[in-house]
Amino acid sequence: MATNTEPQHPHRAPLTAEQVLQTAVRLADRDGIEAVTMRGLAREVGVEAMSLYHHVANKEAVLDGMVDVIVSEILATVDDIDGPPPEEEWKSAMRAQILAARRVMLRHPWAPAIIETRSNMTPSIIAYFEKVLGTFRAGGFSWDLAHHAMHALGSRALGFTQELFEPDDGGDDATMEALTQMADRLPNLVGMMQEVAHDDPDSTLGWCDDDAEFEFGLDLLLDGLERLNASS
Amino acid sequence: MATNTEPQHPHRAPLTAEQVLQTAVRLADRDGIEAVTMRGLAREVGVEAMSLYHHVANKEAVLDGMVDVIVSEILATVDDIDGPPPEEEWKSAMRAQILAARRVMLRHPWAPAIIETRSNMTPSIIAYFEKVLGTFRAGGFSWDLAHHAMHALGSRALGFTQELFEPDDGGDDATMEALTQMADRLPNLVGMMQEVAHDDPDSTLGWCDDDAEFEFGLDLLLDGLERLNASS
DNA sequence: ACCTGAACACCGTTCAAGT
DNA sequence: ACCTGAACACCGTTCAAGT
Repeated sequence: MATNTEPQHPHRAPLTAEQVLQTAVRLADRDGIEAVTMRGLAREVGVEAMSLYHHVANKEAVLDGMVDVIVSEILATVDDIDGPPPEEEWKSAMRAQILAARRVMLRHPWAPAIIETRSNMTPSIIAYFEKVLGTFRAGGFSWDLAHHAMHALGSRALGFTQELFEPDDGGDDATMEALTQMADRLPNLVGMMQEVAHDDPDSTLGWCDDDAEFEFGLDLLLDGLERLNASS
Repeated sequence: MATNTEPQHPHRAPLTAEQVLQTAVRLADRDGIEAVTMRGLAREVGVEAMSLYHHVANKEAVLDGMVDVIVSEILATVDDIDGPPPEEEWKSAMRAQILAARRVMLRHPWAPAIIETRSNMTPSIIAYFEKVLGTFRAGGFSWDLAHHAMHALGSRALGFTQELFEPDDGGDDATMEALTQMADRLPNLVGMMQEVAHDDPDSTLGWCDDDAEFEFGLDLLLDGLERLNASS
């Protein structure tokens, strides 16, 4: 056979939706979510942009699928936890599950923002919520309290809270200086920053330990839920 | 003077950034945030798209400014509340402030998503946080506890929580049916839906009262913070 | 000082055509 | 069945030019 006229796609296994989504996640992890365009994703997959539409309906479907990949990873991780059975210690079981979910999320920093723009329930998200609900129920929660609990946790159940301000963004010094200049008009903010930063002198504005704050809020909610569950 | 050759912009007061931002908010309220493009906003303002750049740096600055308009509205609303002084009843004062903020947010449904994509602190957001912090301090919170409290509230301080799934989206029946078909694999989700929906028979999936759930989560946090504050 | 039109470099997506 | 190239209707933004 003529060696120079070989087709550009020699007997390559045809693309699957699964491959496209896995590649999209990898691309977002590596280059950020803004790199995930149909054209950019196609290049990464090794195909023309328009070929993607043969495997996914449109870009929304790509984002839905990426969320599904992440939540599936969370589900697999959570299933691997061997802790106390939730029937005996629902609270520590729940805590361990959610912190495991958080560890997955931290590996995919783009995921929270994308999840929050989804309105479609994906199968894996449904499965995850089923599991969380099951843990509450194993702990003796009424349907009603379990329902409230799901709402109260919100995205925290998936291991993240939306930080209103990027903790370690650039411009810390500038922001710090601007705040200090307004100190007389912002006594509480400045007071808090000085006081809390004092405990950790080698930080400027980076005095927020995201993980610790996440656990603080989580425990506040879990403790409150425990109390409501006990008194019902 | 020749009536036919009048300039297209007769002695019109020159555009200001304030007008551009106010118009952007009105446009988002009316047509949704996706209608706020530079071209669309310019049309609404009555000018060519490129003229906007004389008053705002770029689109990011427009979004920053829109957030500032909303938070300023919240600040004004919160300042109008006459409740108990926070020194005596910090919890009900805080509760009233946050629920007032929520009422503003509900009038601008696009705002939460935009706020969550901002990483810049705007002056009005700083001022609002200063006020919330002040309420905690008036209630006797240590700097440390007040700091944790701000993180625990997160975006709830501004009156919203990100709902993971649109409550009253279309396709309720379809989703409901799909869930019922998977009932054996989703005992907890289906059980909860049947139980909770039972209390409010004329709803299908619309059994989540967003406002009530917001208050439930808020009170859970405030009660927990009160307990921590008392025991310190 | 303020506004404009044309243009550029991107998007997501459609469609007719290739193998 | 799968992939492609050209094209369309949008974006945000730059730039030189108008008044």
